[in-house]
Amino acid sequence: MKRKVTLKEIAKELDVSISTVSKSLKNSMEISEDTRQKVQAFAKLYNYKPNNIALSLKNRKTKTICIIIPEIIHHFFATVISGVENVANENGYNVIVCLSDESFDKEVINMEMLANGSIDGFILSLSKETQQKKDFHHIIEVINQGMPVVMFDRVTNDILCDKVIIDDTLAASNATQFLIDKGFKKIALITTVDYVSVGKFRTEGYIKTLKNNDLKVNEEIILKIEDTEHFESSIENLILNNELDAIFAVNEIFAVTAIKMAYKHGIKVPDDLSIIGFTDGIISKYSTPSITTVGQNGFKMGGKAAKMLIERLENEQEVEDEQYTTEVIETELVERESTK
Amino acid sequence: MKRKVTLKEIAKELDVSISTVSKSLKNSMEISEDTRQKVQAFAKLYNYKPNNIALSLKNRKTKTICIIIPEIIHHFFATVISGVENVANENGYNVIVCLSDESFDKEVINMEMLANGSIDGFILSLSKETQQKKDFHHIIEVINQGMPVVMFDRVTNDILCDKVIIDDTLAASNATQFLIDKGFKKIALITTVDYVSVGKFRTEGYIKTLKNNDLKVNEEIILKIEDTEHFESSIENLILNNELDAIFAVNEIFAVTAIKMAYKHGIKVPDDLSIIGFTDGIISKYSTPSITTVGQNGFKMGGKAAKMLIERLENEQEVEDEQYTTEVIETELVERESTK
DNA sequence: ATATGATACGAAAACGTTTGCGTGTTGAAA
DNA sequence: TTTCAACACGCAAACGTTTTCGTATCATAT
Repeated sequence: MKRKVTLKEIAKELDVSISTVSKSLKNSMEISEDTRQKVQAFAKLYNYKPNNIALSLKNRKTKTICIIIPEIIHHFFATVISGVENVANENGYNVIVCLSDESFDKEVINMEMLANGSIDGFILSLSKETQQKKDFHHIIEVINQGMPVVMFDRVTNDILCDKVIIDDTLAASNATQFLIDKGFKKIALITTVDYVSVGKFRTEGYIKTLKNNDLKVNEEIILKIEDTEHFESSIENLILNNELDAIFAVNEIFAVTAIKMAYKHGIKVPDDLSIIGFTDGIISKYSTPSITTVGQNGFKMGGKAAKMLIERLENEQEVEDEQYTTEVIETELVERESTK
Repeated sequence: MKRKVTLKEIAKELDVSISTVSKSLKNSMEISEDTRQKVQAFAKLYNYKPNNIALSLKNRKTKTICIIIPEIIHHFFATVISGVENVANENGYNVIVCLSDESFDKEVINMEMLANGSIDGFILSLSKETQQKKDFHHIIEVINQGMPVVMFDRVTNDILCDKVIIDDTLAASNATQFLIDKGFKKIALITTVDYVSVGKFRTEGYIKTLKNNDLKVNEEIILKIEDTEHFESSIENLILNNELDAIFAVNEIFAVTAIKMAYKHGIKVPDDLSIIGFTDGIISKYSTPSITTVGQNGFKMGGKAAKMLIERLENEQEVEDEQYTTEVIETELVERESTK
């Protein structure tokens, strides 16, 4: 077992100074052709690779970025990571993934743990709890220390930084309009509680679009789900107690559960009831019937976020104009079998 | 914007030496009560946090581990990450996630990039391409440099290291037996090509169990899928051309596709056809009907892998007995609606 | 007055790099 | 023979820590 070889060891072995070795490996003209060759050959033989940590310390850059997400089991977040990884790697950056598990505390701990030199910047999507508490001091602190932060999807106006989002309101609006254009009148909404920003926006888009089309907004068929574990019966009741034409659900799980509940009572999707979801994940694709949904393009979102972060990192020396931008990723309606 | 404060700055400000500051913050008895108080107060005021990179360099430990997985969009791998994160964090470790995208080259690049001091150890599951090429030099090299590696799920006998796996053969055997016990005779298998180790083992388990029960193994109803994109029609044909009692699929996607194809032709699951899958992911849970499957317990697997890695890291000074262990995580049959 | 022993602190090395600058050696020009 | 570039290399600082060891100061005991 041969441990990693260092400059010092090479220097000693070849009986030259450390700086000569370093310069030789960089092919510096300061060093004679002869010595360079010798050093390079030796380095290659012993498979010398510079120690990243030492480089990080010297350069005050780690070439590592951290993405903090609420949960990884979520297909959308997984695709975002994938997008981040992709452009990060293209630019020679590594990615640390941290999970907040929707917990404020874990979010804080993760950030504090890494904000001490371990990484160059953050990409993050707020946990539910953080959104509820509206306590963003940990993020603001990091930004104040001069570390770039890019927020995505679950963002807040209370923080000034680069952001990449979709237009949730518009996307929900489009989805609702899609149903209205099909001729449906009684369109239910299955959404989350309001403190989840995206849930709120999607609800707004739904309501706005109903109004724009002179359809009345019926609170009875707007279901706001709090408990993310036990909501089957609420959806079941929604379907049974109302003669719905269609349902717009703000995520896949709600959509597929609606299908399941309808199926259970012999209501056929899409024949008797059309359903449209949000997030083009694995469920929407493989469900029977497959689900018409709003694709958020997480891969693109992650890529964009990484790009913004890296650009800021590489241009740090330039004037600090402190001009933050918010990038909006377009969504697409993926039409499948659950609507007709 | 206040940049991070260092020991040196505190020392200068308080007109003491760097070492005095360092010792004071560690509450060393070498330093007078007075000075300690002063330094600590100052440090707190300026929110001093030691620089992790400097610590890493000094301690030759980064307290960071890397997990390399073939793809993140896969529910099973996502749960493994989750498990790794969990125990890593409990032990003060960070997790770098790398994606190989099933590519040999990306696997190599990722490992080389991080093996130079950036991390303390690897957890990894082989990419398809690596399994196919059977080229493991990059992994062996890293191990030879003294960096601990723990492999999980997709492992190989060609590498000596700690491993955590499930007993794929046994699990497949149990699943098959489960179907046989229900009284089914004509049980099809939908599996992968053989170079994917887990696919191979699951196939073996299926065949062995049929034989053990004196059922004949019919190659016609063993479908080996190569192209992971277009396999719908193969499954469709399998179902249409054979009067099957049941199907054992080695993953969720195959299972749910089988359900879809059956449904398409009016074959009812589970009434006309029972289906059992592998991996207790989001699809199995939310499919209609929900899918009976073999749970791999990715969370536990990841946790175990992280634990093994960390233990090795923390006990590095001890005798290098080079005794590697392979941990087997038990699987469980999750009975749902797709079998009866 | 001298030796002893705490006490409280600082200097410096070490981790592994990079790089500006100083310097010894050479050969050629004056 | 003297002077000066050019060449080839080494020294040392710097990044931010931790830690060993050395030492100045003072009080106490002899």
